[in-house]
Amino acid sequence: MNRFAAARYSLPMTDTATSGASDFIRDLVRRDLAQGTYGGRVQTRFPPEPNGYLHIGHAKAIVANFGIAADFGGVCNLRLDDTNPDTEETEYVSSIKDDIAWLGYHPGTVVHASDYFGTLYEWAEYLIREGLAYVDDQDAATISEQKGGYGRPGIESPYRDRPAEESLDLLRRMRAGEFPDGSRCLRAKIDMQAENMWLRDPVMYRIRHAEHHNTGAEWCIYPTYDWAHGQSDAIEGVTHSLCSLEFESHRPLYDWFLAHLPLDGPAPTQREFARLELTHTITSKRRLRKLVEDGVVSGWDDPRMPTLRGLRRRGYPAAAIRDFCTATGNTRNNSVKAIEELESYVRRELNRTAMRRMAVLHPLRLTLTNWPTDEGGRPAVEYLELVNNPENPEDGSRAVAFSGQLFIEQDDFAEVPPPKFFRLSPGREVRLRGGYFVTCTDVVRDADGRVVEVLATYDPESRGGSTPDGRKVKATLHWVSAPHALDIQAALYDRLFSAAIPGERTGEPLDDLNPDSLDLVDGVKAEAALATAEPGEVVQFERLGYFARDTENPILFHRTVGLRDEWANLQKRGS
RNA sequence: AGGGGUAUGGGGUAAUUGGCAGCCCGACUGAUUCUGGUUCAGUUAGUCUAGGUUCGAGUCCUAGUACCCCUGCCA
Repeated sequence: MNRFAAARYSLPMTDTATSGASDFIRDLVRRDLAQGTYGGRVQTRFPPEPNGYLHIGHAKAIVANFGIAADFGGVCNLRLDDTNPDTEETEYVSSIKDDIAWLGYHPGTVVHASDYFGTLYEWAEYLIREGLAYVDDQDAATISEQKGGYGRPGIESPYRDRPAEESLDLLRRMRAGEFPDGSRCLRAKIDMQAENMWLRDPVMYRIRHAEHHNTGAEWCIYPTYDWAHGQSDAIEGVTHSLCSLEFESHRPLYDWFLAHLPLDGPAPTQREFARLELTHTITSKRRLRKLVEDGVVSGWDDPRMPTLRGLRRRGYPAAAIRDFCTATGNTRNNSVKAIEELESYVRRELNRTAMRRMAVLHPLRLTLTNWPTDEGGRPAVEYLELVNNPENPEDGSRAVAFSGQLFIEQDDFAEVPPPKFFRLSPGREVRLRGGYFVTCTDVVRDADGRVVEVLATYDPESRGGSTPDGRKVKATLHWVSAPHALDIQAALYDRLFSAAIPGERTGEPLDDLNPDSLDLVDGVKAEAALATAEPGEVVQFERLGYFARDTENPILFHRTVGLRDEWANLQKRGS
């Protein structure tokens, strides 16, 4: 163990730990454990570059790395892969830490690739002395040209065989800042004829006179990804270095560097697995940034964004994201998951945990013509006891005001009921949830003939939702008492991209932006209990879906996801 | 064109390593239900193609096909 290897601690148990789930990576880890390859240790790392916000795709990598470490009693570090001073910012570092914590994971330690710049530099000099690296005085275009192509050999640099002493001197002067950006670089001396392009003398150091968010002005040469990554893994004591499929061709280089360095222990093992792709979703940082900059969305935490911050604001529970990623598993198949499946995990979690409340999105007045008045001649008010969550009796109940002046959902009334519509219509009796049976007797119209109010009588015997004669109704409607209603705002969301695979037609995902992805509904009528919902809390508006109270604006509720809706499906099929 | 990789119901993912193709999501049917929710029962549908080895092939062999990745001093 070295100074970067974190002490053991207990990670949250994941589903895979208890279910004994398996995948090709876990099989490999199990094998290494059995063979004692790493002395019985397992250590992973999550290595984002701090140049943007984490998104749903990162969640899969987080769940895999932290999950595998947890399954085998190991640790997972957070490593900020900050080898490129041009693109990285401290702002992102804190958001990354915050998002990982929100997802429910705790890094063994938080480290930076830049913490190892010193060691990396010493190792670079070592490779030069070993005759395995050299300073090249050519510019990037020339080097690129000499690289050759697929099926064509490369050309060796004229500086390839210069004496080690000369390269050493040049590297030191590069470090000292004697040369301008791009004028020289350090290259590994491997094989310009290699079929694998990454083995054709890859660049290890480039000159960049730039301020680094972590090391400031200390360095003006920076290691490339390939020169930094495996070495960082080795320094930290990582045993299994998991990354996405596109790094597979880098693996021989990853192994080459480690094989030629004076390491204390066995070299870490790189393995690649498929990224998570979701329908109706993009994860390209460049394009997500454009959405923010163009004002298409309100920010990186807009509830329509696939960022972890966006999903969080939308009301997605971390547990749902974890379960979804776990269920997806780790494979080497490039695939696209249906976003509907993520949503089903969200519903499953929220169904267990969310308090039930009543709110009417598109209010229609319902007046009970036989509702009594109290002793003072004012319309009577009753308080009904409604269950907070039928899935969890321990959540108790609450008192909800009921009166003769109500709001119901416009969709819950039809003057001429279509086939299979069994909500309210003239002459029909329905139940008001937790309240009374009511029968529609008449409607009130405006000048244009539109129904603006529904008149009904209630059955006093049916208080609480059932009658002594045990008669049944086909529908139960949600409602809000008009004099007691809270006015709130609901943000209803549709897919940000209308195409399942954005960009499939034109090649440009942004061409498939859905112009109607946000439907902000004002004048939503809600029961009083909503006033005490916590910022960020997700509740179920009965029959409408799950809604998250905004963390800034107390009257704004974001629809996390709708309920499964067979009636909507029926109508869709009918049309 | 050279190298590397991947193909299992509509989507995703398993298969004790040659032995009954299972699970999740979706869709559909029914039951239960004071949410057209939940829950329960059931139905639907699959091994990329063509050959071969074998008592037996998703798994092994041969030849194809499709898709993904690789010529940054990005990660």
